[in-house]
Amino acid sequence: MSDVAQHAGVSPATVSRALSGTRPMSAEIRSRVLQSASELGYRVNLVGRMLRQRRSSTVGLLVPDLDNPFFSSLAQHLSRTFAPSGFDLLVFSADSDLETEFRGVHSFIGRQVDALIFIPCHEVQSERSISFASEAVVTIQLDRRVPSTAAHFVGCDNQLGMRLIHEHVTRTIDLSAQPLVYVGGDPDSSSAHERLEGFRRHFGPGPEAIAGSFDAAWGIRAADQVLDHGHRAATIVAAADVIALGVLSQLQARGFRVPDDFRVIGFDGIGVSHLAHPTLTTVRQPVEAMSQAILDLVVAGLGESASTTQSVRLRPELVIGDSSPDPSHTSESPSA
Amino acid sequence: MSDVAQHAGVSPATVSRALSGTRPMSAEIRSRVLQSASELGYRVNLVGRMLRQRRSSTVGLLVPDLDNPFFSSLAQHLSRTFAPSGFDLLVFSADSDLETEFRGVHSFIGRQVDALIFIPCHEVQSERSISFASEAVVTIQLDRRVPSTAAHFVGCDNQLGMRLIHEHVTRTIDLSAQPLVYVGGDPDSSSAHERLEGFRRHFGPGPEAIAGSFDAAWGIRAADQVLDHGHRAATIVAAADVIALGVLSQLQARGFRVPDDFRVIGFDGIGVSHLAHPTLTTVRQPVEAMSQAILDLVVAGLGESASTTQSVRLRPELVIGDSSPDPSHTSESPSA
DNA sequence: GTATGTTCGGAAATCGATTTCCGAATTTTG
DNA sequence: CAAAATTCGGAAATCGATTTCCGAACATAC
Repeated sequence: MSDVAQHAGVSPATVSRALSGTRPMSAEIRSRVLQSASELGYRVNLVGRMLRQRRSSTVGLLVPDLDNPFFSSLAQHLSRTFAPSGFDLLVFSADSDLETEFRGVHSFIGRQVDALIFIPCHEVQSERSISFASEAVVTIQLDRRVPSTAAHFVGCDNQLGMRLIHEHVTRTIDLSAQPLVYVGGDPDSSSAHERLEGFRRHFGPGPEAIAGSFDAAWGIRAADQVLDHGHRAATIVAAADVIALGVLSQLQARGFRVPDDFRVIGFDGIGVSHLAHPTLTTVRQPVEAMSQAILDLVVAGLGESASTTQSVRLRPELVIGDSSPDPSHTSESPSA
Repeated sequence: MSDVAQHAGVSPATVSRALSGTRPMSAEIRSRVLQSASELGYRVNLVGRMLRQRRSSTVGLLVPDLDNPFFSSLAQHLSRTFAPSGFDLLVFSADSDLETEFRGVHSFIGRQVDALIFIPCHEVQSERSISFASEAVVTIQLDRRVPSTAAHFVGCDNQLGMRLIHEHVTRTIDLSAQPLVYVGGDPDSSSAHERLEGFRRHFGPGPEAIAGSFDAAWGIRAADQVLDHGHRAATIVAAADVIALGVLSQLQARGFRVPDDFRVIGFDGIGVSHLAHPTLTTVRQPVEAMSQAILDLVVAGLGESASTTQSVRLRPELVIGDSSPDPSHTSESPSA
């Protein structure tokens, strides 16, 4: 920068002001500075700026796993939402590891991010990371939450999602004629808890529920379990689309038909759920609205530091695919 | 930091040395400093450090779109590979937009990343971003390349991939009995070019080839095109798994069977390709090896600045699924 | 014509660390 | 025991920007 100042015959202060437009100045000097800057190919060093301004125009996003399509789609939507805002959104993957997650928080805080968006790995053990983050910077938990902390939260209404599934199922399937099985997710995440709770609340304590993790491999094993239990027809509600896709895949690999023998219902509404065959019935999380809510929280959080902790629940929406009966036929389910 | 120094009764220089272990020092003072630091909850400010050291122990990854499963899986594997290396891997999505991509490069360079990993959006127009990046920092193009630049490149051998497909197809399908169609990707990317070229080289100029983009929506439209052309049986080779999944989905939605009527072959080996029904035959890119090669380049590039530009091509591998005939049966294809 | 404002560029402080250089204290050596 | 070498803590410079404070120049007011 001092090179530019020298080349333009002014002081560094003037260069800074000319480039940032902080203060009005004579048009002649300004253009001289801009000219020199572009001639010398000058680019501002953000590190110097961040140090002095003590902010970075940066928002960090910490996710457990970018290979999970729901998380990567959240990351993509957030990127798109933040792009016009003047903030840079930087993503760090914790690789589902608490140590790495903690490192990520430190890295972001040390970089002076203006806000941190955080999908915790673990319902209990991520508490240390979250609380460290939230006492340093505006912190927003996304999709999952650690109960004991004071950080903001944005997610979908999982109970409502389960109600939508319940309505759909009871409208189209005779539950007395065939079993219902719930294939849950990672028991260490709040969304898995909430969805299981929602399931119980609407379907009652009767149906069998098994827990695993949020990936397709678990869905495959779960399908095996169901079949090995002797079921030859059932309605399977999964806690996530990735699980449902695994279930769907394995049921068909073992020669069963969906939705004739089994019905499969997912949760999340990831992109590939429309590409499965049959297409997956699922509850779509309002990813765009969630991204927007987060941006709003970030902008608001920058203004007043002592605002109250917000919890935003957005309404999911039922997407009916071919993996469950079409309600417009108001059909009875064929028996097993 | 000066607070810590005061509390421990030493100078800031000593605090820095105690925390970083830059120089040997008396155990007594060291433990006193560490004690004070933890008592005061001191955390190093990375921005201050970066400014002084003129490096950041950070590597930037710039991707066009995190919603593309292949890119997000690359991002995840790179995260895992870099985690134990001492570098923080930060990801930025360009949202398939050249302006945003350019902003991302500036952002990373301004943050003094030690290296930049770059999946360009556009074969020609990303040149400006790449060359700007590569004259500031070690830059590695991944998966796609911009021909005219001097940045490193790591990718898979697309020609070999097409050869593997050709071998598989000729071994299992009688190409004289049914048409072969190539459903290409975004013509503005080098990988699409290389794959099309590989296809032509091995399958000759005869087969029809259509170009679109790297997403499932294009695969769906492409399947419609093929059907509207009157084909009722064909072998379809797609330039990417996401396209192939779209094709598969639409063929089945319109009542055709795979692999009985149509065969579908993809490219990339994304995770969900095993979950499709039927499972997708594809060419798997060696994502782990690619990540490792990149880490090696980064580490090497830090040592000697004037090393020659490297181009690393890694061998992909054929994964046979149920969307094409099983070669172990050495079957003839059923005719249309 | 002097007093009062206003404008606008520059000198210097600042952000938070690291690192060079220096000097005091201690140890080794002749 | 003096001289040389080694150790180790501290003062101060440094990284690259921004921003406060100051003062010169000029305009306006009375």
